[in-house]
Amino acid sequence: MSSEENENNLDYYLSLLNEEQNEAVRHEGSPLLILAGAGSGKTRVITTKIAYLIAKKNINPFSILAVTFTKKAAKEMQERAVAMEERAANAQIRTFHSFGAWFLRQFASEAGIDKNFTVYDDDDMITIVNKAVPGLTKQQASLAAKRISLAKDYCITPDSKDIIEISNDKDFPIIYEAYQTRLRSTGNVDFGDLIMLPVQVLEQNPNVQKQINYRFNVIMVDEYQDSNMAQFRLLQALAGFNDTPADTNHVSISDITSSALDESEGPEKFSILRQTDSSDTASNTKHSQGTDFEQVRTTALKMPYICVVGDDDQSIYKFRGAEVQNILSFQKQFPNTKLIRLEKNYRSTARILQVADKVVSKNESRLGKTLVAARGDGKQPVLTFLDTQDDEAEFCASLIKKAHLKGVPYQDWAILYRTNAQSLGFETEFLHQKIPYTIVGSLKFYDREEIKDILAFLALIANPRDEIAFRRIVNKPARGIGGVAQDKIVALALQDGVMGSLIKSAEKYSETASKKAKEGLTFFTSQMNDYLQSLESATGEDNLSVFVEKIMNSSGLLEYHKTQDEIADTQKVLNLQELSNSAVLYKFTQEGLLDFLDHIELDRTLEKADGQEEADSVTLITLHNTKGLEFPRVIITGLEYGIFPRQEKQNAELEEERRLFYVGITRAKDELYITSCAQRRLYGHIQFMEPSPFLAEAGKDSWRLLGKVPRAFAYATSKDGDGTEENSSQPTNPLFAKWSVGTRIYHDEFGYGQIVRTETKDSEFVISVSFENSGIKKFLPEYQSGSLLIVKD
DNA sequence: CCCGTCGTTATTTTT
DNA sequence: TAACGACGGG
Repeated sequence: MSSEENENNLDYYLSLLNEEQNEAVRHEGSPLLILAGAGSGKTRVITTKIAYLIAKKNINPFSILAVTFTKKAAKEMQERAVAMEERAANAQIRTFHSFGAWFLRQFASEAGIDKNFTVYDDDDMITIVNKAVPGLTKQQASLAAKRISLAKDYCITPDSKDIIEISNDKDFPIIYEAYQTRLRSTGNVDFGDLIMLPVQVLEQNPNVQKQINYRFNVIMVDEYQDSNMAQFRLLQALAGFNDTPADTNHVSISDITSSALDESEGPEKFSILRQTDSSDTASNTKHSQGTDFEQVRTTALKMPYICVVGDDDQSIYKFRGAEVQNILSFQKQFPNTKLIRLEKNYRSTARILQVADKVVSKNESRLGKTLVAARGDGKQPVLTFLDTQDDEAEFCASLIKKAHLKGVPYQDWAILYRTNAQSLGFETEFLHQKIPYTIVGSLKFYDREEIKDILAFLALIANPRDEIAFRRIVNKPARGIGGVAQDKIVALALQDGVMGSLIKSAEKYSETASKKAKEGLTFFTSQMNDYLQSLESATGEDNLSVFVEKIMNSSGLLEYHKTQDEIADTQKVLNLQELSNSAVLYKFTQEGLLDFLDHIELDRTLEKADGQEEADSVTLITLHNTKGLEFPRVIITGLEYGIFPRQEKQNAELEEERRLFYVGITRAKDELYITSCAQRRLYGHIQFMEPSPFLAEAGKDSWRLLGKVPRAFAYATSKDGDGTEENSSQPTNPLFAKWSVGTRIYHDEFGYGQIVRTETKDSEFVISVSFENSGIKKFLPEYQSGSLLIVKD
């Protein structure tokens, strides 16, 4: 296609956009924040914008960087942009982490890592903590690993004073430091490093930053509300907005000569640079935030254009380090930001959106927007109250079955729940009723033992310093090389803090080892050397699955897992086969191997082989996993206080739960069903449940009600018809209220009374109520199913 | 080294 | 309740 055709072609795509979308696509000259409500066509806007910049604005596709959070989103974005404009294939459209990996492969030495690094996952992190700090219990190690991850999400190093924000345990910095040392000795990285190391490299190497700033003229970020601090800083550095400490003696003169300024001395140099810089790009002035920092742009040529897209109402990953603050304060961080709201929703019918809007509007910290339905009213969302979780599963099954008889395919349905454990009841019921289902996300393909084994072989071949991979496979299947021998081999390889080849070290050790260990090691090392050699001499004519097969067969692992399959009735061999299949796409070369490992580590969902279409089935999925998805019919289950929201959630965390509900609701295109049970088996006990306060927040009139309406719901929605109270971010469920002495109470059986005492006994909260006619009674409010109410004046 | 039993513990997890 | 990990006997 000629570029002229492309241009005409693009006019067609532009004509499909609504006014705001169009404005967002065409905007230029200052940072842009697009607040895109659920289903408002944000992907369309980003992709069209990429195509538009290339076709209409002559932007070199190589200079466009678009980052997303999931591989799936990146892939979709790329495909859709390329469909509009072929040259978009040359744009960098990646996940944050794959961008980090790409970056680190180029600047490995600056980052202090091996250029053949592989990425350690969370389990590997725990193993490293264990090795770095012996004597920790498994629990302590995994807690430490979790905190290290979180620290890295915030770019906090072991010696940072901010470390107490992560943990005030005085041992934590020591553990973190030891972990880092151990990790660095392997030459590999963890997930957090994929963001934090590029930030450090960029911030500490003006030359590198200059190079990168020069490379990327346009930077776009999708799902910006889920970015963490580290990602924010990466973005700043990429956009050239980052702060460099005033003590910038590492900034050499040559680094800033491109600014065409005189080489005057002292801090004024920077302020002049800053001034000149900002006057050159009038709209992109960076204001000075602190007294201790000077802003230095190392390239004074031109500011990259930055555009982020997100929805503060869909921020649901705080627990993993995501900072809603990033999107809430974007306009402050990037002055002169243009804000465009996309509020027209093309996905859901109006009645569904109304529920979503009512619920989320209870949140206080939000930028605020109101979704406008582009479609008709549609069906009234159905809220069903059931007795037990078994009834709930049965109800869902019968809904789906009835619809199926009328020709609605199973795949139109999704069952959403808060926790993975909730899937069990549905599985049992569906199995029983022969309803096909697919569970999304619970057991990750690449987390399976057999898969990790083969990947460990590949990782060790790629990087013979990979201690974790080495330990995983050196004695699998068992060949007499126990933990002690492994420690000695690692110690032997570790010279002056630098890890050498573990294979060489294993060879060396085998000379002095016992007979059994010697035999085992000889087998292992000769196999490894054979693999290394065949990789070295590989021409790239074969694909990587040839190599994977070779390893599986000759290492004894296939045999080992075959035996396991027979014993435990598992499908490990089948999974291995699948892994081998997925390697077909990669070349049998060193580069192909690294590529393969990167793709696997950075996308933990198995890529479906072509032609292997998903059968018609119901989707069972956690609410978190639904982001970005849509289904014609959605059932959100377990809307009970304690489950959703979880009991301990308050304030900001409660708001996040509410957003999660919002995300769930807005997945539905045509029909929305909500279920809530009066009792539920939890941890082996039957517990009586209250309806989720979120239900009342939507108002009684939003729902078509089925089943026994619990008193708490009726009460909460009776006040003013729709459960709305002025300036109330407080949940309306009485359970959320403060049970304090003096509060007036109404009880089904005992009538009116007043709280005379509150206490916590055996970690249960107990209240004593003096009733007008029945004397004093004690209650556990937590377990009162709607029979105990606070009387409001 | 493997397997059974007992005890412990129960969110969400794009990468 | 159930699932998983730790531990000890064969």
